[in-house]
Amino acid sequence: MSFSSTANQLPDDLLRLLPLTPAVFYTLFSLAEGDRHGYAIMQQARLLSSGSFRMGPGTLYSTIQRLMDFALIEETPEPAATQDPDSRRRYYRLTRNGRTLLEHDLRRMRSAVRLAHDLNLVPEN
Amino acid sequence: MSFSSTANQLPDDLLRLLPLTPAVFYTLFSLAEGDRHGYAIMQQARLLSSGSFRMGPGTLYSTIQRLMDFALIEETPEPAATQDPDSRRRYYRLTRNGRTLLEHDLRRMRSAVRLAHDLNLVPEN
DNA sequence: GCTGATATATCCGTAAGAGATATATCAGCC
DNA sequence: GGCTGATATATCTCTTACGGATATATCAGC
Repeated sequence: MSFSSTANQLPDDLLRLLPLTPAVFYTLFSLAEGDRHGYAIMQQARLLSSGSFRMGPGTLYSTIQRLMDFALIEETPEPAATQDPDSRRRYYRLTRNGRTLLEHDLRRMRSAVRLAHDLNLVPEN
Repeated sequence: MSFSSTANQLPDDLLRLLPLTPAVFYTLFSLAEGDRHGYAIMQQARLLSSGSFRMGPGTLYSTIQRLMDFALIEETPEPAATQDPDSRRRYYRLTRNGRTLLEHDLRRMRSAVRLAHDLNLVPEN
């Protein structure tokens, strides 16, 4: 069993983003499932967090811009599979570094959850 | 098997803190293991995050003050078990609400990690 | 007494977040 | 066609949280 990235090296300025803020984490996480446009990222982030994280347009588009500046995401043409194209939509996808950074943070979270479990802080299921 | 808090209700102003920022999360998490003083929280946060989160004094003490204002932590007398007492130290402990809020966020993180695993985003171990 | 780690505290510049507003497009309905 | 409401992006500003520097003092070891 092999995985896409193993102990991948990231430049220091990207590692300094760890731990990811909720806005950055859920934006990258949403795009890990597939390419999306901004508004869909906002909706998916809410879904992925079971409603606990609600991103407004201010946070959404400023976060997208910041992630673009760091080359963690990039704009991509409208997917061909799109049924009902909407001319307004701008689609984004994870870059290699974006995926690697997300994986870093997920390992950090998994480690925390496991420690918490040992401390009996969260129910079994 | 029973747990300390099950689906505990928290006031809206506390639920609005979710998802917790890294500084708040690791501060509460450090105190979930036992009562600590400020400087020890800082060190423990670094340990618990495997070094990825380094909290400076500015963030540390402003976070402590904020958590006190929300009554998520409270000051507590020096533990009797302390071997080498240091007059400067100020100890803190989790309140009931602090623990409940931390559990909320841990469930959110666990849910994210599980989804990520299904997407093959993190290695098995 | 000197040094360096420990410990708390405060200040201030910066970055991120949150909400409001604006504008336009699209779908459904009457 | 015209109305409505959800969709979609964009920008602006206020506020908050973060981060680093500085300050002061205590403690342990040499």
